[in-house]
Amino acid sequence: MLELDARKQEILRAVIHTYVTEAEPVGSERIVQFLRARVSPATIRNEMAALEELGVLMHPHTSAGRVPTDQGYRLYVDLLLREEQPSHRERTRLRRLLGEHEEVDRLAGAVAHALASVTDYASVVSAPLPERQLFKHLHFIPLGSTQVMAVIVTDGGGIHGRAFDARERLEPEALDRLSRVVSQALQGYALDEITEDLLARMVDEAAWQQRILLAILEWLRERLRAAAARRVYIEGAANILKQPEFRDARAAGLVLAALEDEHVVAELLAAAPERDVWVTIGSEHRREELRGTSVVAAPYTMHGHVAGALGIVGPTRMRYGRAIALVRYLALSLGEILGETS
Amino acid sequence: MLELDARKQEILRAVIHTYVTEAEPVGSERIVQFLRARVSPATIRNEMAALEELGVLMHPHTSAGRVPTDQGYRLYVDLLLREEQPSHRERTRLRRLLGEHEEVDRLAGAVAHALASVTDYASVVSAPLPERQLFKHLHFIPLGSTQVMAVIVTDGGGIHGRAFDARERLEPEALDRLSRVVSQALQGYALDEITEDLLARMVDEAAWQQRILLAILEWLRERLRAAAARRVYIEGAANILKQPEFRDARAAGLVLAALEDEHVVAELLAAAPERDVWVTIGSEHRREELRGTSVVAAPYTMHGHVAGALGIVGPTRMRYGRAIALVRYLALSLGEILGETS
DNA sequence: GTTAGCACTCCGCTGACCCGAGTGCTAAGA
DNA sequence: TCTTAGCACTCGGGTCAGCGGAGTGCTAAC
Repeated sequence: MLELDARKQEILRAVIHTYVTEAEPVGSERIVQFLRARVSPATIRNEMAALEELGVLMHPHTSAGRVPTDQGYRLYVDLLLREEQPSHRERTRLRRLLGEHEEVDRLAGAVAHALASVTDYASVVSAPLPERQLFKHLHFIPLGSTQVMAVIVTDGGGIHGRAFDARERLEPEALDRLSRVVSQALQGYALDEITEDLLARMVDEAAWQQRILLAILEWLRERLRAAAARRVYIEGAANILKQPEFRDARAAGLVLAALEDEHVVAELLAAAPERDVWVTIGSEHRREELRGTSVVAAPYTMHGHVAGALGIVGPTRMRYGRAIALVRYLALSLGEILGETS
Repeated sequence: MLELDARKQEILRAVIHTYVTEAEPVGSERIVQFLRARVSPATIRNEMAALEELGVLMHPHTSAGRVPTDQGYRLYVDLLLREEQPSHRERTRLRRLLGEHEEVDRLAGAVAHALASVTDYASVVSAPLPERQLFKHLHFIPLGSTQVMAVIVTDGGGIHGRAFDARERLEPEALDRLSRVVSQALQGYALDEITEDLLARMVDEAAWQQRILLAILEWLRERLRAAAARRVYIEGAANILKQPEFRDARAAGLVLAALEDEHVVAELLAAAPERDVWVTIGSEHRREELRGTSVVAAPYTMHGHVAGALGIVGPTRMRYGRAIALVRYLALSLGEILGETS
């Protein structure tokens, strides 16, 4: 890691702050102003030249001011940044936006919406991983003479349903009985703990309905497989078109197209769930298309287990301090809400 | 309505076709080429001047070719257009994209995705109106000692769930009994037919659980109120950034911001459900922000009732023939799928 | 009614020019 | 050794004139 003396740190911070708000290369004069420093612009210039040498600042062209490099942002984020906690008003506003929710999925959408509405960036949220949800209840609902819908309710208010064809006549009473047996047997298991063994034991007990249970087993397996392509919500994509770095619609289109791809977003949100908040800056992205953007993301938990993640996508010229605080705050809030409805 | 002789119609059609594919004002020479006409450019020029007089063509500036006006597109759509049916390959592709679906909501998302992926435009789809779905089953699932989750299953695979606090101890057996009573009583009603009267009668019969039923009644009322803000899906927003008319990201941002607003989209899709396909062109939009776009939309049905709508949003310079055929095809397909799972 | 001919208009591109911002360097001062 | 004033230098961006070309509208002849 680079070593910077106190003054260089101050200057780097000043360049970043100014550049983030003004979106234009910042010159030495501007820095003197910003820092109310007793030194002359020339001194600052010398320091900036040194910072450029170190690779944290750069020069669009000879007679322009300085601009932070991705490395500069990295240094800033890791060492220099002060978080900007959301104001009390903002917090109540956010809480209200998350206020009413019915199902878990909608809640994730609400978080995405809230996050986008208080920033000028796009937001992404992944819905809680189904396999971490606890099984509460299974109920069979007759649809036709041989068709049946299986509904699984999990804690946190998650509901999963799927229609099956049992290929044989089903009596409502038998289905009710089966519902009760299965519900009791699986109560309290996390969805990913429901293994073939467990189901096999049930199948023995309720041999008279093997076929439907096997179908459900298949369904559960499928759900786990589908977890990679889990549901993600993106909001405020139009926000990033406001940013001057995306004034060119062609470039912006590539970014938006990437964000519309669920796989890309899932990858973004799966990055480093062991940290509370993580930041990926410009060229650090694996995806070419995202190299002009930064992502600030955080995992959220449900009963102490990581269940999903949420994040902000914006230009590298981002208000990191604010983004980080916001993401952290919403991840915590979401965790609390998901926890209490269990 | 304007009367155009055959040749003028041909020329208008030629201008639109050429402009739609090339995105540049088209001159008289180009038209002669396109029509393989025996007449000279000068003749075409005279005709084009007449068409301009009639208000269906216009002139960006003196020495440019002609461009259709919104009125010109309107005439074209109403009278001159030939639908371009999707190819067999496209149809199978679309069918496959709608292939696997679990819940109704996901299906709407899949349609939006499919529609966006075969065009260069954005697509919008509204999820089936909950109040038109038929009640199938209600089940109460105990969450805690006094908490209970009510799950309503409708035909077409719709699932709605909501947690309630009954404020009194609830026995699982009592809940089961209540589930059965209510399910039987409401079986087959459309959600919007479940009135207070109907519930009131049930409340009498099952007086011992009034409180929870009243809460459910409240919930249903709420759902109907929320129908205005029904769920809409938008996909392929990045597509419209590819269009040359939105090369300026600022202008494009306004359109995207509008499309991110569920109310705006709901309004678009609620326009004229009595027609099978409807087209709104540029300045015909009520919303200022959408005056640069055209929307091609169609309602889809469920058991013969209109349940929702889907549409394409693109620049006024749109391949209307193709858009209309695609929208119609998908609306029909969706109706079929929703019908058969009942 | 059609068409050849032609003058006219106006966009968009190019290159010249200048202005201003901000730099890097040098040399003097603390 | 660090700081600073002074200054030449560089380069982007804006303005402006000039032009080439596309496409028109008009006129007059067929």
